Amino acid sequence: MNVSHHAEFFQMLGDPTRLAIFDHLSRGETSVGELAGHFPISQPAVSQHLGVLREWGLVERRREGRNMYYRTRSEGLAPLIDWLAHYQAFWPEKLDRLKSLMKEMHHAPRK
Amino acid sequence: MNVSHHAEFFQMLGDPTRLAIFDHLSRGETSVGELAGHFPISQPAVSQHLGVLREWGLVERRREGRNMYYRTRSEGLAPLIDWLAHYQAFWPEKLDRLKSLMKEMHHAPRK
DNA sequence: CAGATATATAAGCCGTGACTTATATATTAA
DNA sequence: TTAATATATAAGTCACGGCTTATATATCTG
Repeated sequence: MNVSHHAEFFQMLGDPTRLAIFDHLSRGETSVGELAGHFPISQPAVSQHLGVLREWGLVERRREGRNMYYRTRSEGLAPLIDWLAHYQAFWPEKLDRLKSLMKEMHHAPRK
Repeated sequence: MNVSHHAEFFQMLGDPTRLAIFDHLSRGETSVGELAGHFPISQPAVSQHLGVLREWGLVERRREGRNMYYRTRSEGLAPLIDWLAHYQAFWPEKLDRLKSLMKEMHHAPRK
């Protein structure tokens, strides 16, 4: 449990634009240009956010001609899960709520 | 799923000192002065971090004479859990890993 | 009440990081 | 090869937030 490493991870997710980009990508693979069209910032700014997300293993990319297609990597969320699990160990009574919450999501219709 | 609200939450946890203070408190109720002794920053800085954590419902406090004792509120982590659960819905195959990880923690000796 | 102790709030400084524009690199098309 | 398109990198600007010191507030003690 390295606190400052986790803090960096949280900080990385702590930018609204970057988080929104990740959220968008979680709905499906997208090219940089298409992404840039969805946000009120320049293409270089989008590329910079993608670069950060990629450094942390939250996204990966694939070239197709001149386009780069980015997609999310669910394993990238492991630090978050680990961090949460750590505190769940201190508060076992909360574990059940989390479990049931996740079961709900699992059974809910996929949007 | 309000992205910018979640981003603010991540940003709030994204400071290493603030996260370390939360981590320390998760081990047990502590007074402000005692906390300040554990970190290389001034007492006002500690109070400011505690103020932010309190605004987000991650800690609560209780007065005892001149001292203020702070303790964590596990419910404060709900935004994080909700955010994760949202993505788990997109990646159900990852749900099992999380569950088993948490079960491990649950059975591991409490440190 | 006066002084000491514990914490909170105010004001100001300063580094970090998210953005911009300009430019470099890679790929395709003519 | 030259031009056009898609993305990445570089350099510079600026706002935000975490820190400091100074001071206000609350509680206890003599």
